[in-house]
Amino acid sequence: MPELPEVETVVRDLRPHLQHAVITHVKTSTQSLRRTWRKSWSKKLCQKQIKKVDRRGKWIMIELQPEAGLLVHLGMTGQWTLHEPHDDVASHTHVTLTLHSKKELRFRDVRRFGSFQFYDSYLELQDEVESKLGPEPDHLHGKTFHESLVTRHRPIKSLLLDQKIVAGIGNIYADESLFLASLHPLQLGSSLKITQSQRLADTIQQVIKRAVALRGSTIRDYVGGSGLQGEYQHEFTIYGRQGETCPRCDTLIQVVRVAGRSSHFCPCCQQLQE
DNA sequence: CCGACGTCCTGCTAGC
DNA sequence: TGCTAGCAGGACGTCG
Repeated sequence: MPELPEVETVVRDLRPHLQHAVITHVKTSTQSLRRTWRKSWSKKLCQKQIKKVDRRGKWIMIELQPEAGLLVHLGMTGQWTLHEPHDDVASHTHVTLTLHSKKELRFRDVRRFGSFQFYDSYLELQDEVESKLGPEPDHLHGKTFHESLVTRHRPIKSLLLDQKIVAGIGNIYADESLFLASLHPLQLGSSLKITQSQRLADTIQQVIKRAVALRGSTIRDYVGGSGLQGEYQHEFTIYGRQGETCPRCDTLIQVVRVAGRSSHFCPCCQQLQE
């Protein structure tokens, strides 16, 4: 489940291979992804050079020359890896971009929650992405973050998953951050004290930084752009540990459903406050 | 305007 | 042993 650290890893892995590469051929499967791939996109992509590969939140932004852009989301199970033409094509490969080097950039996505969107203008792509997202965890500012939490009458877990509050957090890193900040997932944003918001901002930054350093978390399908797995799953303190005991106080870890997502927490370290 | 919830999708697994 | 219901969750549309 690619969240910010996983998407960042994919981008870092692919960037040196994609920068300056020219797309010579595009092949797509008949099955549709979250957005349907328009035939015209394939034609427009051909003979374009990749100028830049960037990430914002969980979105991958590709700037092309002559001017155009390709926006990619990995969804739940999206994998984007580079292959030699003779490599076996894995099942659920939906998009293949052939580069002038003959290498193939293949997008595989079992559950097809991933999406592509082509833009004739890169500026338009950037505007679209910015309109969906709040600040990167790196740029979280305690006071502004607190303001965006305290004005919402929603559980903090739901707020962390909201890409407009902070970009790039998903279920894993939300649970890990809340545990380290000693906040119950159902705690209402409106009830937070400034010190709690600041502490949460700090833990989010720590968690994301460490996870990026370890190339993200592999728990099911995720692989980086080089095909390597992540390693952060070995450092999970709370996520996926239902039935085990809290690493801090030995209390049994519990799961509660918040915003339709299973939320792991320690009932002793993360007590619900008024 | 805001928040809650359903929808998409496939593969794995818990439980009968 | 074999079947199936339920779960995994990112973004977005819809509804109250």
